[in-house]
Amino acid sequence: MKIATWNVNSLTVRLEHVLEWMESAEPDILALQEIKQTNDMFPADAFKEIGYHAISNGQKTYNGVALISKQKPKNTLTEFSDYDDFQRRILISDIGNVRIMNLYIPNGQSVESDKYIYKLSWLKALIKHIKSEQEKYKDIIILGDFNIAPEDRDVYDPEKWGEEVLCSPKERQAFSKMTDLGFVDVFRLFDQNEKSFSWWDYRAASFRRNAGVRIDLILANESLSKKCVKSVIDREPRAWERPSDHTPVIAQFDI
DNA sequence: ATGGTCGGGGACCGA
Repeated sequence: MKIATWNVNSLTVRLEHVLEWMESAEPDILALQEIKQTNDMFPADAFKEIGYHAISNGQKTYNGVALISKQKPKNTLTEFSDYDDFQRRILISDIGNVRIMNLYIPNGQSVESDKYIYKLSWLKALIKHIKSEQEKYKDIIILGDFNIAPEDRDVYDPEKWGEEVLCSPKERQAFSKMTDLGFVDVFRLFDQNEKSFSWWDYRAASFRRNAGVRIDLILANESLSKKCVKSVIDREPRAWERPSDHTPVIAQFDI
């Protein structure tokens, strides 16, 4: 089973990229973030035509997530219980025998910002929700745009980035809570190039200079992670005409 | 400095 995540920065603009990428990559499950469209604008038919089920949790202008899958998603959730959030950032479903949690974690803007407070409270609600999912499901994959660089090696210039947003201790502590719950960042199970990133700023020729960060992640519970046979970042779509600023991340499981 | 959205100019957001 091939599972992928991609922040597309507007599915309205990027639909052709997504369809073209899916044709060659042939994922079983694709989690999208920042679709930036309401559910009535979501192009479910375009995915249906190429043999996929497609569901979305969207809103106007910002945020929005979607799940595209060969198997039909079931028992879908679009909210954490006991956490009011008008921003559409989660889509959780059973696909096959796996609980899939597609996340668009808040960016936070800067550690001095109110948006950072929101990010930390959102992460707290997420940890609580993960625990409740673990009571019901054995195999869980948590994937998406985490807006957290787990380690210094996930940042092109960690000295310069310091403890700014994406790298601050409180964000990394929240990430550690997920690994403490038994989740494994499957990309790191394999030999990878130094400076492997999934996002590059549109500005200052960042992609050409490989000045990026790795914030798009795929986590699996420990027993499931043992069945992960491959995980790569596909840099190719980032080089296409009018790209998203993120590129797809893939994990292959022997299930 | 770049790109997307909404809207019809320029502010907000992204990481």
